[in-house]
Amino acid sequence: MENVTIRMLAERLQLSTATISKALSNSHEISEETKQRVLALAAELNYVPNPYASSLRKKSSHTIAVVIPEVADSFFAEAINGIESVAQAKGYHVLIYLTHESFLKEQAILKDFQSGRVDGVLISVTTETSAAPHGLAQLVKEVPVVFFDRICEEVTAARITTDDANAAYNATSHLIAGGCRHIGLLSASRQLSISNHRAKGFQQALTAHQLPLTAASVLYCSNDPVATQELLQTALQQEHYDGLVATTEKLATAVYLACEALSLNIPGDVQVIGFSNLSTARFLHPSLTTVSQPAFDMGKAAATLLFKALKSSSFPLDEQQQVIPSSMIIRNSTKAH
Amino acid sequence: MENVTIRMLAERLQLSTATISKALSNSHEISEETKQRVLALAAELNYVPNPYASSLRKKSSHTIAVVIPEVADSFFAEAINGIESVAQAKGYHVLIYLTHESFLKEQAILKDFQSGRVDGVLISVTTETSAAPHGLAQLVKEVPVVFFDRICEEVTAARITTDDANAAYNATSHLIAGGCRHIGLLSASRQLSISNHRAKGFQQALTAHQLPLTAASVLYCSNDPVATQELLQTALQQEHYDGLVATTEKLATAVYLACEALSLNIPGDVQVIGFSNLSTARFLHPSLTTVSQPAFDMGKAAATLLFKALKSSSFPLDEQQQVIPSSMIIRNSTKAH
DNA sequence: CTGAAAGCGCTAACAG
DNA sequence: CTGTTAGCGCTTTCAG
Repeated sequence: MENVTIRMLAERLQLSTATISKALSNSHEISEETKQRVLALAAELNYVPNPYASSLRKKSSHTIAVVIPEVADSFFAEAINGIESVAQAKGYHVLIYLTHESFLKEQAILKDFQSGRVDGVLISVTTETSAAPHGLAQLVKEVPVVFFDRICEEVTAARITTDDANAAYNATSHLIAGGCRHIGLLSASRQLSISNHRAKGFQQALTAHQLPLTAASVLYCSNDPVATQELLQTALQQEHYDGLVATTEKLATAVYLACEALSLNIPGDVQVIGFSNLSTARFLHPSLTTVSQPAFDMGKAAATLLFKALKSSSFPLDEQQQVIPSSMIIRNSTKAH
Repeated sequence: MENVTIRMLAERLQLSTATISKALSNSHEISEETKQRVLALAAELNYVPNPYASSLRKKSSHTIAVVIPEVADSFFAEAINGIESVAQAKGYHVLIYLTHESFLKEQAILKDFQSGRVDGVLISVTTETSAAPHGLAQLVKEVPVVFFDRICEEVTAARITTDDANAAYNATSHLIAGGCRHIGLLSASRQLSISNHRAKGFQQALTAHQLPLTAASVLYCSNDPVATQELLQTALQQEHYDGLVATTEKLATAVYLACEALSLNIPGDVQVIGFSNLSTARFLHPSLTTVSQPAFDMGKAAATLLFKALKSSSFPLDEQQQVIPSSMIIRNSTKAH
């Protein structure tokens, strides 16, 4: 059995393909009666429209792309959930692209989007993505783009973020309130704006409390877990931190591992607070105090913005900025209350 | 600046579109010189081919679909990683569809695939998917499908699974070796083959060790966390289980929550083993003994199989079955060694 | 209310 | 080695 096309329906019903097409899209120029006949036959023959023919003609694909560094991370997984919930409601399809923190991969992926493959893009950039990413600036001119979480400040585009600087300030202050005097910040990137905001909040908290900022205050960790582990363990031994702010989920668990290896007690020897959406945070040993980002809502907000732009081309997508607050959940890896 | 098409290149170079097309696909019938000229101009004008025109013509989209119940689950997240790694290597695009355990959504999604939107499908069915899913049987005839993890036994198609019955047998035996005599199995579905296999392995372990199988031995939990929590807590109070096998990741953490609420000690009061790929399992309190599935490898294997079928239509995809073993990682939520 | 015709951008015979 | 032609399946003027 061959694939049913609009033409087959037309022949069977002795109508033109134009009429069928209009009937299927419920056009007002078609009589109720013909619509019924068309719909009935379409159902009977199990007609499924060819999306590529339609996309080619209409120059729109009903498809959006989500570009993220990683799926096995509760923030991104939840964000996808948020995105997907609105995409599914609108009948859109979702292409997922993983960059694995590689700027080159990101570039290649973005370049492809100039083809019209997708109607819009939601992206959270890699830790390597530099300040002046030519590809991104270009892309934004050609297709609606919304950045979420990991934005690119140099590019003018819609942004959904959390209150990173604030959150880091509060996290750090929380450690200080718990008695920490030698705190380290674990950062995942030197260039990511989000990382820099967190570092800034961290620094401000230190100075606000008359604590010194040294060369050892900020630790830049790579994307490689083994290297990170080494870095962490040597730093932990040399510096004798009494508090640590982990700015990513992976780094938070890396700290647990390092402390286990060095027989350091949390929170006795080191207090730990992590930016994380781990559902298991409360069951960890000790339970992890977290800055938890509204991942689902951020995804949802980003997608909602994108669909607004897709609906009306006059919507000033570029100017949209939303900051969705994160919340600190105090548990047993820190001492203050 | 309009989108660059093959025809523009043709006009600029005084060649036919056919020649351009062939040159771009590096056809042997085109001279090196023309190829160079074409490639040069294409690069200069930043030509990006329109995928939908190509798909329409070639009747293949270089796109595959992944249909899963959920992303915020480490098994599925890792599986996506595995799938994506091979898709990216082959230059394929990956559409993700979430069913949220709804059979109706699954049906709607699968129906769309009859349109030729994707060249192949990787699927892990919902807990609701019944034994005789008309849509699936139909789909398998029209487009290459590989089931992974949650397969549908009634449908003849390629399958990637783990050794579920065995794993459950071993998990249960492990609890028995640790002194458990009243063990409960937490199941997520009555119809899922994977659930039934796990239940079977569980039962066999019980009878092999002369332990009775009662009505309370298997607990069917819904997809709703609140309801599950209630069910669990009342069962835990009424039955006084001394051991629990959680057959999904969500159920494993649900047990931790329930025990916390009831002030039950793990493993003192109840020993717990969970089917889970949680990277934080070792940091939980107590650390969780797991049956850990080769999620990444299963995704990779499934994708690899699919691409073999896409490459050669004579490849007998239907007959492919792979069972990738899981491993039990003994930690402190159980007593045996 | 329905139909004829053109064409989206690309590819694949088939000629030359 | 290059070009001509036809057409993938659908949508959209524009006529009637």
